[in-house]
Amino acid sequence: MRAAAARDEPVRRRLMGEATRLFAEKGFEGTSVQEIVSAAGVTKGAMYHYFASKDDLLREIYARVLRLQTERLDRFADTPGPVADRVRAAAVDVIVTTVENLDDFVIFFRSMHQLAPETQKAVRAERRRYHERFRDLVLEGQRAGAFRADVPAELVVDYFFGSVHHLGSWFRAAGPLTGRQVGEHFADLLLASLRP
Amino acid sequence: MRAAAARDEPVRRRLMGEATRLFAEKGFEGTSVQEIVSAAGVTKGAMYHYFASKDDLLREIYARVLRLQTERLDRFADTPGPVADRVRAAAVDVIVTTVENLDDFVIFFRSMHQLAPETQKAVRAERRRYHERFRDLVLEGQRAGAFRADVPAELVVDYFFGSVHHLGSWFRAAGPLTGRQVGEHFADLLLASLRP
Amino acid sequence: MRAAAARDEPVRRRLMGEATRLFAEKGFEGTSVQEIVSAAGVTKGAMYHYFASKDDLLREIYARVLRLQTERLDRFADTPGPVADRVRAAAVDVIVTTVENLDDFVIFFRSMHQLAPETQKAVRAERRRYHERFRDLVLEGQRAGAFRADVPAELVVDYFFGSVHHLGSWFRAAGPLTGRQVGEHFADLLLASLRP
Amino acid sequence: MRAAAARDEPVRRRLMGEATRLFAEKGFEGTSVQEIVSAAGVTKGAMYHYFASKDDLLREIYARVLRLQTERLDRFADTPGPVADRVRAAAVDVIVTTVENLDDFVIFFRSMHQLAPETQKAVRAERRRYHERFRDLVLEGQRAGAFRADVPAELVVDYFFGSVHHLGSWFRAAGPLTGRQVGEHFADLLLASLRP
DNA sequence: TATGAATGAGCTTTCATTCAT
DNA sequence: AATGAATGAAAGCTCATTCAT
Repeated sequence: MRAAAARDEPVRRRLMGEATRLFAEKGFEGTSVQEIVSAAGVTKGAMYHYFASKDDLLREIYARVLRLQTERLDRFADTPGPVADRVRAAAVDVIVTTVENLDDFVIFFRSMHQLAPETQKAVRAERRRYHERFRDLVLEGQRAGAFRADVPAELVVDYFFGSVHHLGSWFRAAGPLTGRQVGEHFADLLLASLRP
Repeated sequence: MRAAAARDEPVRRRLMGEATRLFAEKGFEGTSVQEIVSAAGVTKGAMYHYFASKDDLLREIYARVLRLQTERLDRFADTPGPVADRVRAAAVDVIVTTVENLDDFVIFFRSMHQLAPETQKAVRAERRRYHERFRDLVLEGQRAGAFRADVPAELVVDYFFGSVHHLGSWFRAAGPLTGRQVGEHFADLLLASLRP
Repeated sequence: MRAAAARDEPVRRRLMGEATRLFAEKGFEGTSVQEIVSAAGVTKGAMYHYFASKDDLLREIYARVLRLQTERLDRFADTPGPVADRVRAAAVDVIVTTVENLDDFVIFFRSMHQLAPETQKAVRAERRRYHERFRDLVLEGQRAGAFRADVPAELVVDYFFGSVHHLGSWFRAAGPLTGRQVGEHFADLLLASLRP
Repeated sequence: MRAAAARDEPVRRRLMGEATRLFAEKGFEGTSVQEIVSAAGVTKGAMYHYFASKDDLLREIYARVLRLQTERLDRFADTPGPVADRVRAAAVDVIVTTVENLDDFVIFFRSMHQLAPETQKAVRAERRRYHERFRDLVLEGQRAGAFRADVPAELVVDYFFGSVHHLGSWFRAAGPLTGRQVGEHFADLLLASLRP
C-alpha cells in the first residue's frame, strides 16, 4: 500500500506528480483514480479533498505547462539583441524545457480532447497566444530582412512546434543526445530554413 | 435510429469508418462500442461478428495507416532522379496523404498507448522501418553532397515528421491552405535547412 | 444470490416489484441498486438494460400510480346517479385501491422530492387534475344542494385525501378492519361532514 | 462563505434550524452534513461537537416535535368545558401549530424510516400516546352522547390526523387561507361528521 | 470550542463482452 | 449474419465520521 512517493512531500504535490507520471505513461482515461492515489500513498478521499475531480487534476497539469511555457518564452523574446539570435535562443530553450518536463508535454498533446469543452477552449486560446508570440518574432525577422519572407510566419511556427511536440514520441533521456544538443540541432535546422 | 452511414456499404467497412471518425473525435477510450455500432446502424453482435474486440478495431486502423504510408513512400523513394527531388516529392506526398486521412493520423499518434504491448511493439517496429527508409534517403543525399552532413540524418527525420504528425492539431480542410500547399511549404523548409 | 422473486416472472416486472417493496420499506435513498437487483435475482447490468437510472425506476412507479388512480376515479365519477352516491362510491374506492397498493402510495407521498424537478412538476400537475376531478364532484353536490356550501370544495378534497394518504402510516392488512370497512367508515365521515 | 444564519445565535440552535430547513426541503438523505454546516456558517468539527451524528440531529428534531405536540394537546384537553368544545379547540390548535412549524412536520412524516429502529419505536410509542390522548377525548364525547358512536374513536383519530399530516403537502403560508382559517374549517368538518 | 485533512466504505453508473436464439 | 438480454468488473465520486491540533 505504501508507495514510492516520499511520505513527507505535501500530499497535493505528490498527487499531481504521480498523476502526471501515470497520465503520460498510460493515458488519462487509462489511469484510474485508484492508481493515482495508491501511487501517492493516500486514499481517494484525500484526492477529492484537494481536487474537485479527475478532470480537475488534468486541468491543473495543463495550467502548470502553460504557465511554464509562457514564462520561458517571455524571458527570451524580451532579451535585447538581433532577432535571429533571439529566435535561436528561444528555440533551443523551448526544447530544453520540453525534454525536462517531457511527461507534461506528452499529456499536453495527447489528452487535450479529455478536457471539458470550456477548459479546452481556454487552453487552446492560451496556447494560441503563445504561438502568436513566437510568430511575431519570426515576422519581426522577416520584416528586418533577417529571414526569408516567402513562407507564412504562422506556418513556420506550426512547422517548428510540430518537431517540438513530437519529442515526447522519441526523445529519451538515456539516448545519445542531450536535450540541449537536440535543441541546438533543431534551432540550426530552423534558422537554416529561414535564411533569405 | 437509422444512421448516416449508407445502408448498402458493407457493414465491416462502415464499422471501421465510423470507429475511425469517433476515435479521432473523442479518443479511443472515450468512444463506446455502443456509439460505434449505433453510428454504423447495426448492433453489437454484428460488430463482434467482424471484429474480435474493440482493440481489434483499433489494431486494424493502425494496420491500414501503416500499409498506406509504406506504399506511398515506396513509390517515391524508388523513382529515379536526383535524391533532393525524391526527398522533396516524398515530403510533399506524406503531407498530402496525411491531411487526406487526418483522422487516421490523429488516432495513430494519440492512441498508441491503448494497443496491447505486443501490437504496440509491432506498430513501432513497422513505423521505425518507415522512418529508416526516409532516413536512408537523407543519408544518401548527405553522402552525395546534396545535403549538409553536420546534422544526424536520424534527427532530421524526427524533426520533419514531428511537423507532419502535428498536422492533426491544427490543419483544417476549410483553412486558408490546401494540403498540397502546406506540403510544398514544408518541403521547402526541409530542403532549405539541408542545404550544404 | 437467488432471491424470493419468481424466476419466470419477466425481469422488468420483477425489478419494479422489488423496487416498490424496498422503496416503501426503506425509502428511495435508503435502498441501493444492489439491493434491488439482488432481490430480483439479476445483476445491475440487467437493471440498467431496462431502466435508464434508479430515478427512472421511481418515475415508472409514479406513472403506474397515477394511471391507476385516474382510471378508477373516471370509472366512478362517470357513473349515473345522485351526486352523493357517486362521491361516496368514489371515496370508498379510492381507499380500497390505496390499501390494495399500499407500497405504491407510501412511496408516492414520501419520495416526491426525489424526482427530478421536471418530473416532479409533471406528477404534481397530474395529481392536481385528479384532485380537481374530485373537487368538481363536490362542487356539483354543493350546487345541487346535496352538500353544505360553506366550506370550500378544494379544502374538502385536501381534508379527505389527507386521510387517504395517511393510510400508509397506520393501516395494516392484518389489522382489525379490512380496506373496504375503513373505506365505508371514512366515506360515512366525509358525507356526514358535508350534510347541509 | 458567511451564511444567512445570524452569527450571534448559538451555534447549536443554528445547526438545528438549518438542518430542519434542509431536511424539509431536500430530505434527510438528500442533505449532506457539509450543506448543514455551511448553511450554519461553521465547520464539521463544530457539528460533531454538539451532535453525536447526523442521525442525532434528526432525533433531536423528532424530540422537539413530540415535546411541542404533547405540550399543546395537554393544554387543551385539560381545559374545563363541554367535550365538543375541547375537541374543537384542540383540533384547531393542532392545525395552527402544525402550519407554524411546517418544516418540522414535513420531516416528521417523511423521515420516520431514517431513524434507528429503536428510536423509531420510541417515537412511534410517544406518537401513539398522543393519539390515544386525542382518542380518549373522542371516546369521552361518544360516551357523553355528544358524538355519534358508530365509528371507532381510533379510526376518527386516524381520519382527522391524516388531514393534519397532509398539510405539509399543500398548505402554503402565502396561500388564500391562514392556518387558523384552515383549522376552523377542518374542525367544523370533524365535528359535523361526529354529530350523532 | 473548533478546524480541516484524511479515511474507508459504499454508491450509481458504464461498458466490453458473451451467448442463446 | 445478426440480435439484444444479461453479465461482471471496474470506474468516478460522495459522504459521515475521526482525530491531531
